[in-house]
Amino acid sequence: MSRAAPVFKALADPHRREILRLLRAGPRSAGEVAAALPISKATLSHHFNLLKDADLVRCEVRGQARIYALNTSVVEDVTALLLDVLGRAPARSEP
Amino acid sequence: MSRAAPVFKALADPHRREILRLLRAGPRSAGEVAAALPISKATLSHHFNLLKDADLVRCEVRGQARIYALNTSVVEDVTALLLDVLGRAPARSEP
DNA sequence: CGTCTATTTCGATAATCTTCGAAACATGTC
DNA sequence: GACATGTTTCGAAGATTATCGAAATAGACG
Repeated sequence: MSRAAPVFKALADPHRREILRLLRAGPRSAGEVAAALPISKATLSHHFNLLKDADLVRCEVRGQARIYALNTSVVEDVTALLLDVLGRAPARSEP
Repeated sequence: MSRAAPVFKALADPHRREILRLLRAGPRSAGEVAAALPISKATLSHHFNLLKDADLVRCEVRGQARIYALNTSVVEDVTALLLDVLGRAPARSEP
């Protein structure tokens, strides 16, 4: 199971949540995502790094572009993390 | 539906997640929670405020103590927020 | 009322986070 | 190789956050 801290940290920023919503519609290049958000490419790249660290997105190099995509196995993982915090099963500590 | 920002912000801090895990076992006074965490009562009070703003916990005054409890309707709400970001059906929790 | 206990609020500090422009890096094309 | 395009990394500024001790508030009780 993924570590909780990077995931919750990644979800804490509204721009990063917007990026994830965009990627739901399908993979996008960094430039395409940048065009849809009111932030610089440098800032966007920083957000992508955090999302990658949390394993929420995957990156694939294609030509001179980088294509980002939602990590498909992520929903079940994050739901499990959520249940670890809010659910009724016995508590487990996080790393 | 609850606003997403305060909820995700509240979940971003490990101490706050630990507080929520503690409250899963049942309501606790602020002092009881403070005794279980390595932070000052002032800091804990600050965390409780954020958790209340996010509607993740409820507070009830009993005598001179304040009893905090998990907001029971919270799991479904937060799961909905998560789906708004990640967009797929969740794994069902145990009844 | 005075005091004790439980908790919050205040004020300040340190750490973390977001953000940007500029420079560096990578990759494709001529 | 030279150049253009897409993206990342660097370095720094500004905002937000976590944290604490001290002071303030709230309720119980003699």
